[in-house]
Amino acid sequence: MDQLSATFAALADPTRRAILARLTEGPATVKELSEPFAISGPAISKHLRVLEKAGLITRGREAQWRPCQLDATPLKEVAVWAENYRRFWDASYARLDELLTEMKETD
Amino acid sequence: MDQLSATFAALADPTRRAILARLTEGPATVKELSEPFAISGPAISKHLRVLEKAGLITRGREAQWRPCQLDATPLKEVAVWAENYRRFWDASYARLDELLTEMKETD
DNA sequence: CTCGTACCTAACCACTTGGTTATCTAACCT
DNA sequence: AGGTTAGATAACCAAGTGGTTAGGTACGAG
Repeated sequence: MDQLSATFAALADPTRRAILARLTEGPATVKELSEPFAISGPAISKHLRVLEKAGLITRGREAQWRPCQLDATPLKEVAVWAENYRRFWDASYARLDELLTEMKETD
Repeated sequence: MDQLSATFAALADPTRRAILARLTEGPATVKELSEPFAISGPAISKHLRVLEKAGLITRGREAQWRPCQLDATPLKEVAVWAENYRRFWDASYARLDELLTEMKETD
């Protein structure tokens, strides 16, 4: 799977987005990350593996803890991709686009 | 499923992103959209339904054609969401962030 | 009216996903 | 050495996904 698809897929889950949001406040252990959620440890482990494979987090090793840290670089690609559609969600740009199309047709 | 999750899930497929890219050039029929891909019609229909449920396209009715049109408004939410992480992928911001954390700790 | 075209639905298949419980390893603390 | 804690792995399950083929509907053309 390509990088962008993996990133989008990883972000398509509210739990994983909440984990990323938590990690903006700094590194955290698996236990800390799991506390806000009413799901089991293994479920969190799976989410973390998805995030790790998408390159959105990195994991260290400190005694019996495996601290997670945010790596937002894949999100840059997401932002760039979305920005390419800005003129299509901005109404004024959309109207300008229509106008340009008309002008091209009646040229 | 929440709007943002639905949007990310819809975008997590290269075929669907290619369809959106094609629709930036203007409306298209299902047939036209399916042409670049080596997959069956029903497969395209399923992709279009995913995009429609995510609010990324709208579909009309013209004789035997069902023209698809891009609706990029959900992408605005994606762009806004990603922008919140800008300071984490921009190295200079990251260093600034570290500095601020240090300052807070040694306060 | 009949034929071809555009598109959808239904049924099916292999694979993935998000969750579970149970079991294991590794490290720390008495 | 024994017990507790952090975490991963394995095996399982229900539901979803991306694809298929077969068959149905709706419309335009001859």
